[in-house]
Amino acid sequence: MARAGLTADRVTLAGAELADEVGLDRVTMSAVARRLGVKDASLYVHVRNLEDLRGRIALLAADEKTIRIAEATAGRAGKDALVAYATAWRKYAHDHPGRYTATQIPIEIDPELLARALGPWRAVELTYSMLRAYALDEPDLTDAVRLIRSTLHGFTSLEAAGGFAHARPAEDSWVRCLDALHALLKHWPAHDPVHDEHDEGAPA
Amino acid sequence: MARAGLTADRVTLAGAELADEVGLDRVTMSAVARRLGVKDASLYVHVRNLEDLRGRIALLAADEKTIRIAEATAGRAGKDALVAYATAWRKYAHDHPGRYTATQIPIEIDPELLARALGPWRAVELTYSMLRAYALDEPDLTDAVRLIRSTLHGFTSLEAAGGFAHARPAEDSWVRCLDALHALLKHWPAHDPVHDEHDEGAPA
DNA sequence: GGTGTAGCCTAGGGATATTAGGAAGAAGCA
DNA sequence: TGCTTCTTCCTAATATCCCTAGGCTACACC
Repeated sequence: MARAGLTADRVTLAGAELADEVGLDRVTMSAVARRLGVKDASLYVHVRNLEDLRGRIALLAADEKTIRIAEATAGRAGKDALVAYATAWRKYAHDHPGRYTATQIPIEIDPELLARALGPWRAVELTYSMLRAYALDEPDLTDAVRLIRSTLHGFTSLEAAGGFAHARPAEDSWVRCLDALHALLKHWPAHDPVHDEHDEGAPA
Repeated sequence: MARAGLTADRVTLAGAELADEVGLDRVTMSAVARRLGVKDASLYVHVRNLEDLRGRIALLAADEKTIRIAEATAGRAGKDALVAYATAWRKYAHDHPGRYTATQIPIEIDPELLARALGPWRAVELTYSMLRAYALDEPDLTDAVRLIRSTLHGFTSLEAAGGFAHARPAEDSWVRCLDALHALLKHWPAHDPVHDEHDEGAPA
């Protein structure tokens, strides 16, 4: 009987494809095995269990998304870079809804696996370097990174969940939100004196 | 044999409690039945199936979150209202992680059920009325609502997923992000003709 | 008290996750 | 080529789920 030639990566890829097609929560060991023309039990050689598989899909998605963003922002700066960054992010979520969902869910990922994965770390680094054009100092820079990532993730997530049922096309709001974020980064406010009057720079 | 006195709401509540305790994906019909001291099959009188139960949990969470936000923002305006709104949002996500997760996942909710649920609609309305203090006109108002909701959802979602492993406490970033959002709403940029490095964002 | 409805049960089919152990291909070495 | 060993994949088996069908009984209403 011919071997299927499976590896952990091929199993993960099959699971990711399945996630995009039918939704992450319908990614089962059985379904992945069927897609690979293999019995369920055979998968456990390459993947610890279903949760491990989900974690691997999440890491794969993080890697792919990071690569797409890196390519899109290469050689760009300022608002150009911001728009390219954000558009690549949103496009990845559209192109791979199942994979993207995997990145949202709090998953216990094998620490050893996580250490070898570059995606999550490089994604944050990319955000930092993209924001360097805006001349923010710490800790504002970290806060801005978190704000940007939160907004992009929140927008794509709400959009995917059908949260923008309003008449106005999500695309139009997206463009204007990027305008707004760009303006915000250019004029990042000092510590708000309304709630706290004392000096602004107080890093840890 | 005494009856358990189940209703759809009681089943939903048990599922929601379970979701907060062990995670939404471990909310099974069996587990909910066990918690209620009842056999699995008995639940199907009150709930169509597992997906229906998840949808009901999501609607319950939306309702609860909306109520919390409404209470928190009552009688406040401007930045006070924004902070109260955002803090109530984030606190609900912290207090009820499982319920909150249910609101994120794209769920096919029974349309009839959805029509009777007030949470999702009132939540958006609350955002609109909170933003009225900032004097934005359509379509900027809708875009601002979407930006705010995206950022709040994204921040709490990333925070819950452990996305802020950096040294700086998430709480500190949260406060500064609200400062930033307030500043952004006060100086919402006009439509950006073309990105020019030296243009001053003309406030509306 | 009689009757009907609904809530809860038992029984069971089908699917899934996971483990244990066996057979067969592939790879190294004589 | 023949032997050894490792890995891959399989069969078999268990436990847990989801969900349906049909029966029994508590409770409301007459």
